[in-house]
Amino acid sequence: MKPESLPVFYLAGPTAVGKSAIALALAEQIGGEIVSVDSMQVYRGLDIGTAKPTPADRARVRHHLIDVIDLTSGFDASQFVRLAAAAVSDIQTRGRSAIFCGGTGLYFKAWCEGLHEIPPGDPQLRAELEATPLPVLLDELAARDRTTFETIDRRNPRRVVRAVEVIRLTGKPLSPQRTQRRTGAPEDQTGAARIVVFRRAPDDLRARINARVDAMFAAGLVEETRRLLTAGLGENRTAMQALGYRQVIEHVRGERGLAETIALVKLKTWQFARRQVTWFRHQTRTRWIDLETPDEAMSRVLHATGSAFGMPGSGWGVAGFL
RNA sequence: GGUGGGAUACCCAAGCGGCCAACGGGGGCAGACUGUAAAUCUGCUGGCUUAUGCCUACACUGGUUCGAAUCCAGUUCCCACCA
Repeated sequence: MKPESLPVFYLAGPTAVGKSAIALALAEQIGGEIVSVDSMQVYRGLDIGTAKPTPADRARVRHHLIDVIDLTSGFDASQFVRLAAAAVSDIQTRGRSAIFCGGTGLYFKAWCEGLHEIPPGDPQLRAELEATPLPVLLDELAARDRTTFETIDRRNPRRVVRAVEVIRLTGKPLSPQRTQRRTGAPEDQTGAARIVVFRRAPDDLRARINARVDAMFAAGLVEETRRLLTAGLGENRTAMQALGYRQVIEHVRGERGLAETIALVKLKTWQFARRQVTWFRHQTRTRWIDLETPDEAMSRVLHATGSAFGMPGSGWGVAGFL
């Protein structure tokens, strides 16, 4: 089979639905490799709190985009797209299928729909803009790019900062730059990407999240965080906001007790899972698969998917075969 | 047993005669999102044939008043101190 015709799979869903286990099983059955779509697993060192695949898992199936950058570096959707493109061609050269699996909606979208030709964030400029009062930034935006000013979420500092940042960096208004698509996003051309999103009943998902968080603390999340803090975690804008680490940092500083922190992490993780579902529900083309409470449901899904993979031309998602 | 403080919507908490279905925060629900996204931001959150309307509501009972979550009396429960 020609590399380009090898199927690519997209598996998504909220944290702790069980997507990784399915991706792993799928990869083994079809001889595929996994491309992690996770904004935090890219960081070296963020292991326990990101539920990173274990060394054993990684020995079973080759994983990409995990541990690719240092704790002291920044990361963004554009870098994800670039690295994912390299990973996919690498995988296909080997005659294998790429299985994208993760929960970062923006990265899925950036990959499937492409990004615009605009410059990356500039740490120094960004710091300056973030220190500027929002009304001042809005004035500048209104003066230099009326269209963006009118369409942007003016109450969200992040959006405003980025818009002004691009305008200053390029010396041009942002709106025209946002009309052109970046080429090179593989799915941009085909438009065929259809993301399979796994979901579970709320009570079920919540129980799984709670169990996972308990397991993380039992596995030494607090110790890992302490270690990472001496390695620069506190200085990393992105990694420091990771669920679990963020709350544990506060705990380590003495702001909160352990039991309370564990409960908080469970809650924040649950809220995050809800946001993920909202994102996939509205922002991407998706097929949904329910994973019910009993374990039999999972194996049923596995069997149903597994039996289809021998089929030629098996396509752009798992769901089509269920 | 005595004295003082307190009981407000799912939780915390403001209000202390009308502008109160009741500030604020949390939680919940819904939503936005194109280079920080496990981030950031928004709306709604007593009930009702969704209305410048009605009903039910601020521990309970009764009272004062044109009018009470707000004042008075009694009751119950909580907390603190004294015995």
